[in-house]
Amino acid sequence: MVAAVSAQKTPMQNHLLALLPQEIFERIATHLELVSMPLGEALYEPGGQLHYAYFPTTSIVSLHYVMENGASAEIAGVGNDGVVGVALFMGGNTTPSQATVCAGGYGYRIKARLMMEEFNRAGPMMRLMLRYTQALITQMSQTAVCNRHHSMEQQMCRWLLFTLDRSASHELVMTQELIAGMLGVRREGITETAGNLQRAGLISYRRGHITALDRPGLESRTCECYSVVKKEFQRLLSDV
Amino acid sequence: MVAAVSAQKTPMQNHLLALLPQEIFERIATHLELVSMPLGEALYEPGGQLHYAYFPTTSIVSLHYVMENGASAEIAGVGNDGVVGVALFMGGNTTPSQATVCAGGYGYRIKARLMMEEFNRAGPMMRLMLRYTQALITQMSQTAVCNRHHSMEQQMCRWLLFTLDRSASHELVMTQELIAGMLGVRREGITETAGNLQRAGLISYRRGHITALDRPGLESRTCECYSVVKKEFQRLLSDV
DNA sequence: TGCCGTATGTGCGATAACGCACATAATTGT
DNA sequence: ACAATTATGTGCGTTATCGCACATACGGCA
Repeated sequence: MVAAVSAQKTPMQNHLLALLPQEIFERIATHLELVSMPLGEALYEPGGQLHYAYFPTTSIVSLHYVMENGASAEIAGVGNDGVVGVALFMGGNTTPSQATVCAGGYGYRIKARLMMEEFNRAGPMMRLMLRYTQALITQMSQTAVCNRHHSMEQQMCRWLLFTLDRSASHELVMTQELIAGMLGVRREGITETAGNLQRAGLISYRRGHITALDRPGLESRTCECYSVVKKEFQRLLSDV
Repeated sequence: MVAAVSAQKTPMQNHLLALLPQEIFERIATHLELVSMPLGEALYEPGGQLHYAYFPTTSIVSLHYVMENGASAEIAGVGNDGVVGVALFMGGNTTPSQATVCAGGYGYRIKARLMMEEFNRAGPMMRLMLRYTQALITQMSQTAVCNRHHSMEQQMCRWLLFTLDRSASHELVMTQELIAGMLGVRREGITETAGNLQRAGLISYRRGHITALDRPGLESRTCECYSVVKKEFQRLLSDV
């Protein structure tokens, strides 16, 4: 049984890898290493060199910035729809932000040098990575706008929806404390908002778990930011 | 006299163009068209196709998102240190955000097709544009973080400092209303904050003009976001 | 089964920024 | 010189979120 589950794991679970032309996918696949990505693992630290690019399959990674006073805020999330480490091929090879796993799971990684070799062919891999980076830019932009103008409830709904999109099930294994850290708000604020959403029948939760009961309801309570980003990902990253 | 000033205009005033190897600069220069970029001009609308890439010299451009309800927020600014229209070479050729001139001046533009031709050589131009895009990503990220955690005064100081950096003089031609729009806050809030900064001797202003009197003072009142972004621009975009 | 660390619930007062309604002052154009 | 327009100043009640101090309750593990 364990072996059977294990056999289901494939790099194709990552949408970006799945979009590569077969020839390139096969060339790359040899170098893709399946890795477990447990909750809390740091994929890179601020200012640290990137040794790998990561393609999450069942895990979700948060790109965030930690301030001098310890407060933090998420800049963007990356799941099976993306790749962690765009600074690798954009140049500079590091960023002031950091990447940590916020939902444990699996993913594939490839050595920085091998990734660069394929990128530098200036073919489909490069074009795909650049389009993804453009989608990431939209996500970051919308995070900035959302942080400025929208309520905590709207932001929490947005965050839940994105995280659910990157998740196989309707249940997220996630504490309120962690969500608060991502959104850069107080834990108590999340407790209150989650209570409201549960009373409204949109979610249900127990210690460390959140289950979505009514996705359309969540969508109606979030801001336009969710659909703006979602549509942009579809536009930029549908195969053609 | 007018002719003499006009003769001083050169694409080299844009730091990115100045970083290009001479051979490429010369190839490009033929296609660079000097354009006046008056306050308020829209370089592109959300969802609209990009027909040119713009390299500001004395103008400053704001990338911002306008929400359904009309509220807006700046995502990043671009001056003589950058280029407007990265979506051109990243793929997709449009964005949900828009670009408008927030400080009138001049710049050079190049037709999208010609820009792509040079980019697609996958040489120094491509590498420079990607490094710039990485710097832009840092700026956007930090905007998101700053919007979340920092006070209006910190944010206004940050904005003034960036704008001064992209400006030849210590005086900005700029209304408080415009600054409020950039930061996505109330105009009255800017009036109050500007009053505080003036009383503290850091700036002085009159109807439509702001003069910086004490840069170190402004730097001491802003948040870490200013220096994080500034250092990242230096790291990524100093010639080597 | 019971204990203990961790997660969640709740109730304050404090505060920064908001929304609105104006008053005043500086330019522009005639 | 004057009116019209645009920019800035000010006051005041409202609100969302914060910061802190706890109370409570779940659930893994001895």
